[in-house]
Amino acid sequence: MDVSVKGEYALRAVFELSRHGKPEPMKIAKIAERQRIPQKFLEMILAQLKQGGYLGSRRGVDGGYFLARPPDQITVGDILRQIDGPFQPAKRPFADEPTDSPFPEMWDRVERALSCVIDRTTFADLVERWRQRRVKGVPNWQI
Amino acid sequence: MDVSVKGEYALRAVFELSRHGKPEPMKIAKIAERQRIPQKFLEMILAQLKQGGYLGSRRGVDGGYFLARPPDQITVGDILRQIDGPFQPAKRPFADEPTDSPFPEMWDRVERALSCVIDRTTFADLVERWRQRRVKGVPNWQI
DNA sequence: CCGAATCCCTAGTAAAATAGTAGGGATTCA
DNA sequence: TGAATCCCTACTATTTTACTAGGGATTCGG
Repeated sequence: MDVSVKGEYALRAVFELSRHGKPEPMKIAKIAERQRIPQKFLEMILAQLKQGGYLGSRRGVDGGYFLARPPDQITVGDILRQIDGPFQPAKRPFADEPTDSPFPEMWDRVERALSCVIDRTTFADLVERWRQRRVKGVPNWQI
Repeated sequence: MDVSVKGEYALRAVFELSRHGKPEPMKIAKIAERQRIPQKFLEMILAQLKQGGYLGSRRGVDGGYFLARPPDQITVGDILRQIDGPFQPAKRPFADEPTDSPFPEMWDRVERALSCVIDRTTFADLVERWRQRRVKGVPNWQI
């Protein structure tokens, strides 16, 4: 019940592009540096996100990657599913499971609960919340 | 974002014991057969559940496993955590992540959403729902 | 006390997934 | 033309997963 490192990297890369906001593309090297992601690994991830239609790219001197749609139209769920595959909590129906098992219904509930968060959280939301926090500063309540 | 086969087996084993309901223990072999779980693998799983305090056991001729508490006091989350470990969706805080990342807060939401299902679903619930379905039968709406 | 049935314990292992790395090819543009 | 960038294929070390093997420790009826 966890997200792969690759999935995390993907989220952080898309967040970086969303925060960047401008139309001109951002270089892999820059994304890698700002989010501390191994560059060559990131290349593969971005290629996968492009293939999913979430990013576009341009080669050459002023090349780089950019969002293929506005950040309020890309959700966390989109990216996670593109990178880690569809997450059914358990393969459903399980191979030799009796047909009257009580579990498939529960897995449905789990999936819906999860979906309520990840399919409703867009990168525009994330950037906005992040900006809010920056403004307020993070209060330090220790001593 | 998925449950291991081992986790599924554990859930099915505890469900089998809950359905059984009686105080006398149930043999590994019987659980394995009724839920179609490889017996030697199941042995390890049950040992782990016992070690977590969810099951008890007795050896010898009329030995077997039994629930260590009533089924309305064991949740799906209990079993899953015992077998697959705690599921933080992502390790939090991520090693080299900037401290003002927007993700930890989102992972919290995910975890709470998940918890609402798995930590509120007891094996008594599962058995009850399963009984309901048995009684009503599964209506077949094809043609 | 014997021995059959059961749980208990340690080890090993094949296959897959994970988290990368290496090396160069194809485009773009000044 | 050449420098900068993305693009593509292949390789690999480590870890996790899903088991299997083989025997030891208890229990209990007789």
